[in-house]
Amino acid sequence: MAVRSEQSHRAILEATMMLLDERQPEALTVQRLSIERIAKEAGVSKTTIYRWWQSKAALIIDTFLDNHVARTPVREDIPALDALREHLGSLAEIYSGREGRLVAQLIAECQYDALTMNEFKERFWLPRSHAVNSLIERAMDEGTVRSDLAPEIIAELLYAPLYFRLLFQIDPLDRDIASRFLTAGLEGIATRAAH
Amino acid sequence: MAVRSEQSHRAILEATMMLLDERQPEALTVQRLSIERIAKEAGVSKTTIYRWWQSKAALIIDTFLDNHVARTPVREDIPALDALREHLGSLAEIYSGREGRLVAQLIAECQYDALTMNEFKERFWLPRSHAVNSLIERAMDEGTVRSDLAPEIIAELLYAPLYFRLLFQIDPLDRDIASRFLTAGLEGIATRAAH
Amino acid sequence: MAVRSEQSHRAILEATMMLLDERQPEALTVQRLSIERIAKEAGVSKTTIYRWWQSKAALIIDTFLDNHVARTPVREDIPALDALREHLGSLAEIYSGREGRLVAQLIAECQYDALTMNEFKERFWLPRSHAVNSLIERAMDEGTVRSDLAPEIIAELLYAPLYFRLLFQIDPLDRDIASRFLTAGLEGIATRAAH
Amino acid sequence: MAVRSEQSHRAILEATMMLLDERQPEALTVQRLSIERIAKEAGVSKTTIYRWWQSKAALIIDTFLDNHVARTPVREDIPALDALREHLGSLAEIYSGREGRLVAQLIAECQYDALTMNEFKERFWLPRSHAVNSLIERAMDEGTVRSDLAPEIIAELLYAPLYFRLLFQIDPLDRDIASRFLTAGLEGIATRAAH
DNA sequence: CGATAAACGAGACGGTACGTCTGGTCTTGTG
DNA sequence: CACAAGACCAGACGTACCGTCTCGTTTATCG
Repeated sequence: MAVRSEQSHRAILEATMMLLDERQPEALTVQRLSIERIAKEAGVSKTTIYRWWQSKAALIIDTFLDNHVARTPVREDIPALDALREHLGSLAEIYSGREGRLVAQLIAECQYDALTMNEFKERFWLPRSHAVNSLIERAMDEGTVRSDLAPEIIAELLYAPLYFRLLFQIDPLDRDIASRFLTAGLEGIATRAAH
Repeated sequence: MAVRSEQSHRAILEATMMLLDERQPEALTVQRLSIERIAKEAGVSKTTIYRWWQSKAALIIDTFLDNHVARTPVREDIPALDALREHLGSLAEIYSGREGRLVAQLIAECQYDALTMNEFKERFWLPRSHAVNSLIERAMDEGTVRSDLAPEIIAELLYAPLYFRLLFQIDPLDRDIASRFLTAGLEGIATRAAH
Repeated sequence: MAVRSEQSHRAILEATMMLLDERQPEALTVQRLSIERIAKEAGVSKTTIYRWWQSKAALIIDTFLDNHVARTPVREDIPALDALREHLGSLAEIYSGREGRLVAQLIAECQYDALTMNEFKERFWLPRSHAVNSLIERAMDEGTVRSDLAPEIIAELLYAPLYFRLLFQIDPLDRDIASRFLTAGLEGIATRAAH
Repeated sequence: MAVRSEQSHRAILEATMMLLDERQPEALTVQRLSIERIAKEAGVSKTTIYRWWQSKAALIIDTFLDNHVARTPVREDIPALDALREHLGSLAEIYSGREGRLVAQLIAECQYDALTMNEFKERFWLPRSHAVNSLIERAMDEGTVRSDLAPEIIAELLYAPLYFRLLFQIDPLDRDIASRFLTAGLEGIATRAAH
């Protein structure tokens, strides 16, 4: 009996997002964000948070997924290569803002704790990975992508530069650069003569 | 006048490395490593550490560089493409062990603090980046790499998968996979017909 | 409709006594004993406890009276002074064990809350007090105790040393010391010449 | 090096006394008084309190002794019996007010923890006990008190009624009742014929 | 004998406080 | 005057209970 209070649940997720929102004055990083602060902000007791989330990172993954409404869809009505370009472009766009900072900090948290890494991979990376692998397989079927490489390798090769930019913050992320990375990856960077 | 005690300096760096060494029982992550603990281990007062390092991350970067003796050399006596393959391979090898974990955690720290990010990029990334850019330019001169792309873009494209694996820990890093990523990057993943 | 569950009632009293029983390993004091713990131990919900007892102390008084079977009788078949000696002796004996610790802790609880004090006095002290006052009045009638002092004053004078020992735990309580206190109180501690 | 801050020390003692002072609105009992609250009131961190006091009770004993300036002196310039009457009277007077409530609550705390009991006896009861035993021995020398009873027994007999009233709060404490208890104790409550 | 209202177990909830820990600053000698 | 030693304020940690509050689920009369 006694069932979870949906009201508290929502208040917690919203307070968390609010505190992490960099558009706020004095925005917090995931590291500086404390359960204590979330509880106070949400008008909820710490117990309630600890009851439902095992760690701060688990809560933040939930918050992220909860707010990740503007997804990066994988279109099925256009050629796979075009869908890939569209998908990478929208990902770059999304990651260029506060959601990007959040993902970067989530990845950072994963470096400190194996359980967080696990949860992150299962709930965030795997679903996306599956969608992308399917897309690449479709491209192979359509004959636009080499089928002598594992789709996973191809996925990593194409996605890695976006995460590299996200985490190293050397140059900005946008649709254009995502597109250029894709083109370079498709064509290869060797001169023709080198083959 | 009294000048910086070299003895304390070394003791601090060594204590830091020792505490982070995963071969120790109860190895610490960068996050769990505390200044307090380092001070105790080094037989030094906290004041002394705070006097010379602005943040925990700055100290850890120093520690890392201090210990990063077995570097990944960029050979000049062989074709640039071979040197590139060698370099990426040795990087993958090094990053597959505890030094990899440390770099990953340093990158994580950077997500929380702009100053740390700055210091990391200037002291760690830039020197490596310069070496690699030169190498790519040499490859262009040698006619093995396309010269219609910026060297920085190419560098990102080739290095990103290694860091992706380092940070996502999906599959292991080794010389072989590094080599395969390089080959795929060079050849391109599109079918010839797609061009 | 629906009437108090005698089963729950008993389970609560027994769980309480069990948790307070110092013969148990990890015996609890009244202070450390929590309603939560009693509920779990009794297999009862907290609500049920709160429904029937206004405070922890009220429950403990009930528990105490429930278990206080081996009472200290006031005999009527012997001279009042002998009955008094017998009564004080058996009280000392009982208070020297775990029941004494419990009474001491009940008295402690009373120092923090006027309602507890009230309940304690009404249910524990008053009945005993009445019996003792009657006994002292009988002694007066029998001509063995001065009748120029209020019986209440005499009662306090004779009982106080037992409670003093119970609460200060300086020296142990037993029949012998109770008897010596009574004798001293009866005879007075002044030399005859001082009168 | 690094030495205790006398300023913090005083602030803590004063905050504690202030919070326990029943002349304040919303006075606290020892039980309800929290370290957290004291720290806030004193403008001090909890760490500082925990550094110097092992338990709440230890702090409160310190606070009590610190404030117990208006002591109950044992006069030496008058007959021992008069000094005894004076001493018991002033004790009763003091215990009738807020200091009495504090002592009562300290005694209550002792019922829950052996270490507190120890500290209380050593720092509070023993010094007083010594003074009183000397006084009783003086009375014996002066020939006003029987010397066939141990001074400790006599001390308990005379002091117990005051503590009994303090803890049971049946009737008020004052100089007069203290004096009457003393007289009754000296004379004995038995009729002369009973001897 | 079936309706109904209470008592019940379960346990979530907002709170308070616990005692511990670390961060970063400040103070006090020592060499 | 750099240093060790370590006290200090600040505040988060995760836990234990508090007393209140739904929730269904017995259960025992009463209409």
